[in-house]
Amino acid sequence: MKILIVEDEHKTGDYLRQGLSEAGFVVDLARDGIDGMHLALTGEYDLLVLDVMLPGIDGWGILQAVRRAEQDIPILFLTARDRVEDRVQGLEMGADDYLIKPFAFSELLARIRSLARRGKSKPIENLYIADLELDIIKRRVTRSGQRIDLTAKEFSLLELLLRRRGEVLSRSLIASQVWDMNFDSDTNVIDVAVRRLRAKVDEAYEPKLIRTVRGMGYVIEVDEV
Amino acid sequence: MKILIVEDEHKTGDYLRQGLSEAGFVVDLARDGIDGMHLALTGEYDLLVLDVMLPGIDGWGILQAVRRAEQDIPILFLTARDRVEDRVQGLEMGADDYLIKPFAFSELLARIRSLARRGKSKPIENLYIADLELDIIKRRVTRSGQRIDLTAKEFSLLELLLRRRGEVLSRSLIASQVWDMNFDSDTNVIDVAVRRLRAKVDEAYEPKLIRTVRGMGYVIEVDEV
DNA sequence: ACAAAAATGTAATTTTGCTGTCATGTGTCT
DNA sequence: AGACACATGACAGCAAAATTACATTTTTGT
Repeated sequence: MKILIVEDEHKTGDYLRQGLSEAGFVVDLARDGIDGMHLALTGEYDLLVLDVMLPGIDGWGILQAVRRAEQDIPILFLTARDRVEDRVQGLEMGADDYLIKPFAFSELLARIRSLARRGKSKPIENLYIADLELDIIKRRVTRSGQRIDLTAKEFSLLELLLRRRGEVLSRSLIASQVWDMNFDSDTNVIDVAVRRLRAKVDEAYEPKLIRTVRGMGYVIEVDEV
Repeated sequence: MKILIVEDEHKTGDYLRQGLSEAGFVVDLARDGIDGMHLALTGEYDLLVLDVMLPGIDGWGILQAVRRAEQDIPILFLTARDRVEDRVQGLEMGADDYLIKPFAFSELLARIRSLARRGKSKPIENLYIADLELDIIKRRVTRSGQRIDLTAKEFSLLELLLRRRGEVLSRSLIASQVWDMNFDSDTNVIDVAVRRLRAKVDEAYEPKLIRTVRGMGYVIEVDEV
């Protein structure tokens, strides 16, 4: 399994290369768009991880070049948080997945494995439960039609809960997916984050969706006692 | 389900081997990193439990060797509280898991079961008897379709009984699996716990499923007298 | 580049409800 | 009957989670 990363930010690039190597992948790293595109077009890679913002040719450019060369290789985009249009456009042009910076490494790994396994074309659908809806691409949340503004952490916490709705998620799992924390540090960030999320998503509505399972963790579900 | 433990500390190693055997796993135990790595690479195991500190090759070394051999077997690390933080960048942590020593045996068991599930991606593992159903992943119990809320202890007690349905389980076995104690006889926690579980699971239903075997322990079974 | 504002993390305090202990009741065996 | 094993209910201690306030970091707007 050979992966090409195109990322100009040194810190992120090195971090990715090292992490993915340790995870058992063969990794090449290009620091700018032109190198990146040339390497990508050699056709040696099983997967591309592209930053959108690049010197030379940007992520889309590489994507177009690769697709024009009729290569069917899966592509994962790294994009900045605010630029919604980028994501929409990127996906329309044939990216297979995207991640918003900053991201938890474990999340990246999970997406990469999933792409590697299933190949491309993972349909990205919206998540919902009861009258709560979450538009992944636009990063928008509504409950009974009303728009709710969530911060980055709140959003990815909710996203995780929803992706695994009905499952009780332990704090350590949540910590590893939403924060990039390794070991059980004695912090209560998660409790506080859940509190904040509840205030926005549950407080003014019925039924309550986020449930605490004492000693276990949190679930999102419709409680059908 | 075959597990390899690599642990040089004799006490911990034996404790793990015995506990996991009692829990119904097939267990091998290696006392140093070199033996451990060789055994691990035979590919016979479904899960590894590795101490990080080992004579010969340490836990990380074994991890790398295994990953280089392209084996996708889940790994659970045991680590001491003080060292760690710097050494581990949390890479791979999304895929695998860790525990900090000293740990509760029941905690270990829970992690192992969760890892085993992920590794195999096998269909949903539900336990049931008569009209009583227990969904491990969702941590949800129903009897004749009705949802029953159980506390942590109640849940793991019921889980144990169900995994061994039809077997009479002694108090000391129950104590070692559900509580992390060496059974000192002048406590009746288990009796009380069974009582509470019965109140929720048996009291309002027929037939009664949890049976007391005087002088022996408890069983869960459909009584065919 | 700076200050203001928002997001996020930390810490202290209150609330909640699980869980172990104990006292007592009930059935069972010799 | 007496001894024993288990059942049951009450209760208090305590750990987990909720909540609040505050500190710190990050983002935003000028």
